[in-house]
Amino acid sequence: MERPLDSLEASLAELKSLPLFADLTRGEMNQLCVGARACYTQHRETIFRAGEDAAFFGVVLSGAYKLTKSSPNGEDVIVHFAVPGDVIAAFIMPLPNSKFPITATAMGPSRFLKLPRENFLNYWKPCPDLILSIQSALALRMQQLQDEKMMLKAPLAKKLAILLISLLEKSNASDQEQGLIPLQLTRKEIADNLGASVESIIRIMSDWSKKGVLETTDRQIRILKTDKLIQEMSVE
Amino acid sequence: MERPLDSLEASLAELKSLPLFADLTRGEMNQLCVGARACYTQHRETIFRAGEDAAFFGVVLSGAYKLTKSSPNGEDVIVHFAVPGDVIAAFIMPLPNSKFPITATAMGPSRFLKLPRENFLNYWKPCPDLILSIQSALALRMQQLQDEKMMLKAPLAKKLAILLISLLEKSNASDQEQGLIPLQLTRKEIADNLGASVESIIRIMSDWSKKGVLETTDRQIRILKTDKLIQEMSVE
DNA sequence: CGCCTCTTTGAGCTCAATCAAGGTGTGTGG
DNA sequence: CCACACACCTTGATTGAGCTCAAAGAGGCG
Repeated sequence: MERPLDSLEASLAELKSLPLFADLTRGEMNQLCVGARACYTQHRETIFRAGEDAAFFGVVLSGAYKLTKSSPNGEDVIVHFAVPGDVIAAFIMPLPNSKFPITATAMGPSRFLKLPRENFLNYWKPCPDLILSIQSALALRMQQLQDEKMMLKAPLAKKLAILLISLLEKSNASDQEQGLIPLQLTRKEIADNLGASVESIIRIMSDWSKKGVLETTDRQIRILKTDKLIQEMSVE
Repeated sequence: MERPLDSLEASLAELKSLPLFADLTRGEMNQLCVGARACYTQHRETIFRAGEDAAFFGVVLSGAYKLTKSSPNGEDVIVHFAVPGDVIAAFIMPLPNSKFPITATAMGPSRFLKLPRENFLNYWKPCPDLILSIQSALALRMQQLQDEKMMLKAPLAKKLAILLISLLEKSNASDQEQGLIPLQLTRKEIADNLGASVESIIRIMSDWSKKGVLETTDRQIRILKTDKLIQEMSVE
């Protein structure tokens, strides 16, 4: 699950290519990433669980992770889909003796750069620009949550359309061109993210499939008629 | 609406009493608050509207503000109830040419300390501890949003119980003792916060009134049987 | 006094949940 | 290699929580 340092070199190079770290020098990077570990996870493997001591944070390198929370009565809710470049759990590093509030589970084989909590407090904290970049990311995620809350009363089809479009926007340019959603998603996962039941999601999506709005091959969703979806979003 | 500097002295003293600023010296405080204005708002008056240029941020001094977002179809959703000590809009200061994503409206006469955006970028940013305190506040608010999302499938009565209890926890000790919720809330506002309809909220609350769980006098809600509500929360 | 905001109650309807049942593909242990 | 479990997908029938609509009373205010 955790690989030796030789692969770390490559991982750091990957980090360098992220906008978050673009402005940093090699030396600064090394400092920030002291004690880092590249972490390889299989499908459905977790990197941490809700309630565990938050001893580290990190960055998604490849693949994807779902961040989930389970309600007292066993319902699982997906709070966020983390894609490459996303910083995870950095927000709770400043909180005293914090626990992870969520569980992070790999969706397909994925890689994660794991950084010790001390790094954040000792090396990341004194970099105002870095911290504010992270804060910006947090602010965006928060705005997304707020937007979702705003859509609370919208019909399920609309919520689903919004979700798909916003996921599509995370694709790289060429995939986006082809309407490919950059995530392997099960209907259950979509349902868990929208707070809906699997059946309802299936009904809406198979309806769209029949109408040629989208198609699914092995959990890979391709949107064929983006305009139809956008239209769906503005209905009522 | 905006008062001269003489009242500023008093406002700064109020700030000093907040945990966020407890560790700062007098001089630091003055620096951070250069150009600040104490801002007095009437009931239903806004301090800023969604879409306006985010030229300032600030701290709630007294009263309360509701932070709202309106969906394309005219639905208003209350994203957060801001109470004294809450920092507003600091999160979006680092974002380049940002607009306010929400509207802040006074609930009853309230006061707000308005700080120019430049202060954040010039004076607040270089203070790691201060920035991280703000980030912690942001993280908590985010966790609250996540918790709400988790409760998406819960029955409305449960969501309402959770809201009331969490608001009650914001009271000062003596008010909490008496079950007083530190906010003047209309049923509509509760509905807008939970994404429900006014009628549904009324039905649940008048039911609870009849059972003696709570009572309302002129928008002031008093919880009589906290245990009943907590019980309500755990009902599937 | 008319206007506005807020509250209340009742009736009917609808969207999406639940329940039930069956189908497919994949991994796994006997 | 088979069977069995498990995760996922699908469809239909039924149900109910909460929405909408409608109508009306109760302050507060210019």
